[in-house]
Amino acid sequence: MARVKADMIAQDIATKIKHGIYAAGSFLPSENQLTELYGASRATVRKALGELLDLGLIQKIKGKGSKVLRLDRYTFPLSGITSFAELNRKLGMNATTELLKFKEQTKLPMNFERYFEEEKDLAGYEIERLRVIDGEPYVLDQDYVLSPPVTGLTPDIAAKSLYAYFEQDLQLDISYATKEVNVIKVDQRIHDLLQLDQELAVVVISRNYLADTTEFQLTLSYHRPDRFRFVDFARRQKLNF
Amino acid sequence: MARVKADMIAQDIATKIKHGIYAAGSFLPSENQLTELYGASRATVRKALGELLDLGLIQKIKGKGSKVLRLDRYTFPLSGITSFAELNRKLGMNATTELLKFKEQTKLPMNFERYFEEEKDLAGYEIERLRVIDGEPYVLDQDYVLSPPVTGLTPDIAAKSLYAYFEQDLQLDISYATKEVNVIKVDQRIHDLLQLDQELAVVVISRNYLADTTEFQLTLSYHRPDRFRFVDFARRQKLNF
DNA sequence: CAGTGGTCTAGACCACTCG
DNA sequence: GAGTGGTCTAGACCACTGT
Repeated sequence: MARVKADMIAQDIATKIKHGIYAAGSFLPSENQLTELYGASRATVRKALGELLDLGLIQKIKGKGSKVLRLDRYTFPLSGITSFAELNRKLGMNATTELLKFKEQTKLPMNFERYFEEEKDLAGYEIERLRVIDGEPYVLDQDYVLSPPVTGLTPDIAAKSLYAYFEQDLQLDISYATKEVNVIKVDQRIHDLLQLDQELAVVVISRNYLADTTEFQLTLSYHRPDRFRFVDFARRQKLNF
Repeated sequence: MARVKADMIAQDIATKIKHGIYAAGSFLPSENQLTELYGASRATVRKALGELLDLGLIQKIKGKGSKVLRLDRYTFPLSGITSFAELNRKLGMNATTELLKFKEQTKLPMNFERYFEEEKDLAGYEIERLRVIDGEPYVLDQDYVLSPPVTGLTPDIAAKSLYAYFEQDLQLDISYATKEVNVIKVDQRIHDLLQLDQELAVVVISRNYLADTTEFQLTLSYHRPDRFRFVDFARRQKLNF
């Protein structure tokens, strides 16, 4: 997973934080000490610490050191680009996926048009899946997987994990995404599928891109409002745009 | 604003992207060219490009170059730690603020307890403000500003911009925040203030920290569902935690 | 004062892209 | 093969923190 030195250092420190070897509120060894510990240059150590900084695991304080931040499950971000299968495994949920639709298309289906106006004539796979946890519906995912670059998708793959197929089988380099969270009134079908007791649902609209800036997936995720939770860690921007 | 070389380079490139001098879809000058252009080392140039990468302004492609990403207002993130006054200025909104409450307290008010259990006995300022745009209520902000570290707050300051006071007058170094987005049923008072037509509202719960890891502000922001919009840019995590 | 993180430089080698 | 970004090193000076 972590093939470069800086990533391995970051991974090692992250694991030690997770296991309490570096306790919340305490300070990591100094950069010079880490330099010796890992046999790396200071720049490499600093790159590793930068990753932990971005994740919100540590805070660097000039003249003092790198302090380990407290993180309960209330503060650790669930954002970023994570697949449902990954979340399920990480959080140890008892989740299942119900494949409601799988269809090859030559252009964007109607329900996507409202949110993805510019990309009408793209071929792809239309997939709809209901995520169920402990017998209760949580999320309705509508995906439009663009082809190219994705080929060879089957209902079986869609029922398991798209991301595992993309990354491990197709060797696609999933890189970044833009997400937008809205609250909308849904139609009767989604209302029933999610067993809502009112007409509002949270919808997360995502555009997903590969490292070469190719768009490969559009997603609409409808969440039950009472179960929706989005956690984020943010640092104050210094850049004016 | 940008006092170090890398930040100045990042700022300069960001401005050129904004003004279309570096067009979306095109490539920036190579790192070696930027090195000459700005009279900086390659490491410094790379640090600047890293900031633009984090912001989602560019994507780096090995062997090719740094590609300028397209960004409409639909893709540019409004997240991060930004004050309402800053947003108002940036987006050119016709916004006003109505100060509903300003009170010094010795412990956490009731309405905060539900979300901030661990921090009961903290002295601070209880502030409530209604954000109005074009005569329509948008957001109800409930703030609890901790004292220490914040002192000397007045209703007048609270009606304008807390952040300007924190950073410019008190010279506080605002650094990071954890945020959680939920959808909840609100009471009659909030229902009326936001002029809701149903009982659900989006609430954003924030804990805000200084660079020395001191907590200085707790915030509950209640949004009208029909006007709530949260935009985010995310890169795929490589780190397992 | 010694130790810390913040910044910057100069140079090196690698893997990748493209003609 | 030339050019690109990715990684890493060694060394330097600074500003800030503590004693």
